[in-house]
Amino acid sequence: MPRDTSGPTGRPGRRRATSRAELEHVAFELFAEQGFERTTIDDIARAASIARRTFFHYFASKNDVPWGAFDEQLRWLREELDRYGPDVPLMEVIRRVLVDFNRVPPEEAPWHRRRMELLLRVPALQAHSTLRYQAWRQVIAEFVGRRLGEPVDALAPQAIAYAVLGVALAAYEQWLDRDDAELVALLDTAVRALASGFGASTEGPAR
Amino acid sequence: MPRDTSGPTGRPGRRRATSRAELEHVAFELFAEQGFERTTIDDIARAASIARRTFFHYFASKNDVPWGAFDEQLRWLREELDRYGPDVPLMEVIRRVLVDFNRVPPEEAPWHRRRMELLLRVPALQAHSTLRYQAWRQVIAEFVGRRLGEPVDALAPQAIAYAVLGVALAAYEQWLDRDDAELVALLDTAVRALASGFGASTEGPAR
DNA sequence: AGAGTATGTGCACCCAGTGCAGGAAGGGAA
DNA sequence: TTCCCTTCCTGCACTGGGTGCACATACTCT
Repeated sequence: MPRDTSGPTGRPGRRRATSRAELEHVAFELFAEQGFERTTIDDIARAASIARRTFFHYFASKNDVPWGAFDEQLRWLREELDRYGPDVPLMEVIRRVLVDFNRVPPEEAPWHRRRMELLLRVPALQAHSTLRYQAWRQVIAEFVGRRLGEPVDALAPQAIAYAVLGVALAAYEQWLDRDDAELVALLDTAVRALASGFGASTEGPAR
Repeated sequence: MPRDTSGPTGRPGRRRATSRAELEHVAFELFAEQGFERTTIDDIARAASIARRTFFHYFASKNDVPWGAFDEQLRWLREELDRYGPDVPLMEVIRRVLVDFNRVPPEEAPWHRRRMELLLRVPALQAHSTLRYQAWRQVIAEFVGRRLGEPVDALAPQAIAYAVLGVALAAYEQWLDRDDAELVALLDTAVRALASGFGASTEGPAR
């Protein structure tokens, strides 16, 4: 019983009965009520008044639901990295862009937090995230590769991309653990630490 | 039709019909023949002459098969980290241990390579690996936490653990890509780069 | 011959995900 | 209006991973 997403669309063909965003919304409500794992795709489909099979026209898997419009964000990330000239040091570009990338408007903050809580705390999603992070790392690695004049798949670009992702995740986990913490400040600190080789203070007995 | 793993065991109860190691071996053969995804648990069980249900007494999931005796390796890793006194700089301890950790005897090299090819190239395993890496990171984070006098779950220990894991994975991927490369050399290079904040050369316009 | 214990196995499920065939809803042209 | 084309929705049957449970099977020890 598809709701009428009415009004002429200008395009031929049957109108969509719902949207990714709406499905995501419905699903998040269920996740909040009963948890991610205990929510079946049947539950979501029923709550959204679509057929189970139709769910898979909107999302490739249940694990993809919390990712929203991730692809768009990747485009944004790439453009933002390109905006800096070669006068700004490599790691500083990454730090600035990463911080800007994660500046969310206050009214979206609770929503963003729930999303990240799912992605970083539900085992099935932690696991699946790895596959999404690949694309994210690729964007970083391409940027670093251009900067260093090395192929994207060389050791340095890949290692830096992996390391940046790593410290970013550590910062995110801190943010989820302590609600007093500022996400952008944590990210800034983490990337700075990385760029400094984790500080002279970590470097031995010297004092 | 359990084969007779004969001889008195000294313990009460029915004797095991097989072992994790043997199952792993059988499974690897099938993975090599037809690929990981196209190999069902039924296939493995049949090839090992056990019941499908029994497979799950040996492995929690199909994804766990390629991990072998990972828990033992973690113990080894922890002990090795503890072996160094506070006179050796933090990142140097990590680098040395990581390198030693991945020194595999030549006769086991091809086996190890197949294992890592599975873990790092099969999407389902890439995803699942994240969950295993958590324990690995935890070992590193505990070491760093002790060294820095910070809680394990503070930002610095977690960030360093994430970053080390990251560059190690980058090194591993290089090793899989190019068969001329030495794994330990790649790991050494990667961790050194990390400890130096990825080098002055990456640090800007100076030239 | 039991008693107690560890292990193997069959069965009935649940759930995610896929391939396919067909139906329903819309636009545009004849 | 009618017919065609396109796009989307849906039901069905099926595969495969994973679980809970009851019970059978071997084995040791007394």
